[in-house]
Amino acid sequence: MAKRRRLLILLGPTAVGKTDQSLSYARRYDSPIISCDSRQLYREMSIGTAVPPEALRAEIPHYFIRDHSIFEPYTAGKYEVEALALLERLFNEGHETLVMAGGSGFYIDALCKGLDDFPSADPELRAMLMRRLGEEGVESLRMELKSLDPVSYAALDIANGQRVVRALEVCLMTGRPFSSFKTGSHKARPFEIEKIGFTRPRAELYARIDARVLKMVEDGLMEEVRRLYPHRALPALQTVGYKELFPVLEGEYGLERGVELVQRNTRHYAKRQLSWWARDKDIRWEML
RNA sequence: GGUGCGUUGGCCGAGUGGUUAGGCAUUGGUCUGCAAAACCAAGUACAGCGGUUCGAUUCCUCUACGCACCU
Repeated sequence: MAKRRRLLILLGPTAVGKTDQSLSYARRYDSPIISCDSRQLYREMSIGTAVPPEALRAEIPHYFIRDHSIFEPYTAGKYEVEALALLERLFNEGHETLVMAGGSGFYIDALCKGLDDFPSADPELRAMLMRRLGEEGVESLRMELKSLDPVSYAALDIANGQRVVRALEVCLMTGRPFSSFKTGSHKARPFEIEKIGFTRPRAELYARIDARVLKMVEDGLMEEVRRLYPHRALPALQTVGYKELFPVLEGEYGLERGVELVQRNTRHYAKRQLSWWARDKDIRWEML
C-alpha cells in the first residue's frame, strides 16, 4: 500500500515568526525544510532577507535557501519545476510529511496549483519592451496589446506596465494571444497539501518588523548592501532592505531615513502578503 | 497688560466666497515566469462661539491656544 504523502506548508507575513515554527514542525515530522521565499534563495543575500540562522541550517537541511545566484534571475515557473522535483525525490526517500515554509504567495501557488504552459520570457524581447515602456509609456503598449489580445486587454490592470509587457511578450513570441494560454485549471499533485498560516495582531506584527530591521542594521546589513552595490540594478536586488539603502551609500539621504523606509516598505509588504492569502480558503490560520 | 502673526484630516502642506490641492502614513484590494516586484482604490479636514452673505474653511467680532515683539 502506498504511503500517504503530505506537504505541510507553513506560511505567513514576513517577521511573523515562521522560522521558529518551521523548526518545531520539521523536528516533529523529521523533515527537512523546503523554503518558499523568492529572496532567501539567493546566496549573495542573507542579512536583509532574514535567512534562518546558521545553527538551524546545520541541524536541519534547508532547501531553496541561498542555493541560487542573483546573476541568474529566478522565477515562479522555475520554482514550480525545481520544487516539484525535489519533493518527489524526498518523498521517494521515505518521508511521509514534508515541511515547507515561506512567504512568497505567488511561488506557493505556482507549486500547489501550477502555472499554465506559458513560454518563459525571452530576455531580449523583454528588454526591448521594457525600454519601450520607459520611452513611450504604458499607453502605447496597451494599444498594441488591445489589437493582439483584446481579452487580456480587458482583463489586465490597465496601468500596470509590468503586466502589459508580459502579456505582450507572450503574444509576440508565440503569435497567440496571452489569454489563450490560460486554462484556469489546477494541476494535480501526487501528494496532499495542507496549509497553515501564521499571523499576529497587526500592531504587533508591525512592531516586530520595525525591531527586526534595526537588528539587521546592527548585524551588518550596511556591509552587505555595500558589497551588493555594484549589482544594484539586478532584479533580485529590487528588494526591500536593499533598494532603500543603496541611496544611503550615494549620500542621497542618511541611514536613519533609509531605515525608516525599509521599515515602512516591509510593513507594506506584509500587508500585501496578507491580502494575497485572504482569499485562499485552504489555509488554516493560527494566531501567534 | 499691549501689539502683531498664526491655528487646515494621523503627520507635512497648498489654497479658495459656492465642482472636496497634493504628499506621506493608514486601510482595503489586484495578481498565471521580475511577485520582498508591479499596480489599483478609499477616507471628505479647515480651533470654538456669533455675525455678514443666497452660500464661509475662505470676510468681520469675540474666546481659546501657540509664537514673536513691546511696556
